[in-house]
Amino acid sequence: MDPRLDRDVSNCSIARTLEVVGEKWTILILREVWYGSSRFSDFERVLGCPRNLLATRLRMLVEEGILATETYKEPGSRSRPKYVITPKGMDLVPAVMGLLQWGDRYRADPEGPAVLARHRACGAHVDVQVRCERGHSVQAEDIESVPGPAFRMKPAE
Amino acid sequence: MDPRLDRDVSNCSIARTLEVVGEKWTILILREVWYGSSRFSDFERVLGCPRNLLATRLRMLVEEGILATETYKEPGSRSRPKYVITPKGMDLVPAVMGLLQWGDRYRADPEGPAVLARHRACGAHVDVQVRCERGHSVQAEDIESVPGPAFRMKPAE
DNA sequence: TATCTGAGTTTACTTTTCCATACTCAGCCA
DNA sequence: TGGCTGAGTATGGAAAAGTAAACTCAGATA
Repeated sequence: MDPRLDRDVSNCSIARTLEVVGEKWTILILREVWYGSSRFSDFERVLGCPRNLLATRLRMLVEEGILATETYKEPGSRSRPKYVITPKGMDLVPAVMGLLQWGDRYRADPEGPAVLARHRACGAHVDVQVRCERGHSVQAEDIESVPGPAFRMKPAE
Repeated sequence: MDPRLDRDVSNCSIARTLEVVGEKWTILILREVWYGSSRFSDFERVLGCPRNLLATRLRMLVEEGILATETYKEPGSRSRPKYVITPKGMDLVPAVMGLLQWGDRYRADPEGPAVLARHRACGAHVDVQVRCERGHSVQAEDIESVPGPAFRMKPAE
């Protein structure tokens, strides 16, 4: 990964993920889904996000298969849509927990974080860790990035 | 975490992290730092990012303590600044690896990812995992989010 | 002394995104 | 029939991002 190399960066998995969840509000919408929100009005109230953006982001998340719509019916009201997370959306949890963890460490209030993540089965605190296939815990500086099967050079100009 | 509760969301660690790294280009700049870039011209060439935004983002990352400037000197040239990652920046690795992993799974080219992460010591593939303090591997659906010490309700209007 | 280079800054313009607010629409209910 | 409610859509102005090019600045080189 020599920086002087003209790597083609168009198939980077980080950039491609950010195309889906890199817009303002998108990750915060997912946060609210994990915390239990499912209705348009829930998201609007707790996030304070403009309604048109909220509608656009929700539609995009559904198109991408990260959320799915179901219907709910309050007694005395007609059926309305709600948003639930899919397995594909669940797979974003490690990334978002990584953001949460960094914020807890460097930007939390003096008294601590606003939300704690616990293992439902044992109640212990949960965090994200980098590990290798052999089970070793890996420090960030011990990660080596090497070209993969889809590695490409920039086409000549 | 009842969605009907009017949680005060202003001290969320996810939102606070996104204030720092949630802008376009910022995470991609960090990606390039991990891959070995350190100079203004490296970032500009590989990212294709506008120079004025690149300067703004680099300045912000240095102010936040995620990058630091050092000087380098090529023989026959004067000393110039370069950007290196700090321990605070290294702590963003789990979050960014989470994004990488999701992109590898759902948005990679058919032949696979463009970059592979290996454990320098043993060469095995590296990934991010959610685990609890007791060492259990935790599935996303087994995470329970509970109010922490800085949990607050929205001030009454 | 003049020129070149890398690392920016500045400026000017276009495009996109964001935000706030108003409006619509469908069904329930009085 | 008319009002109410949740879930949107429409719109117009403000802010941010993108593009392109010129300008600066310090030291190295010719």
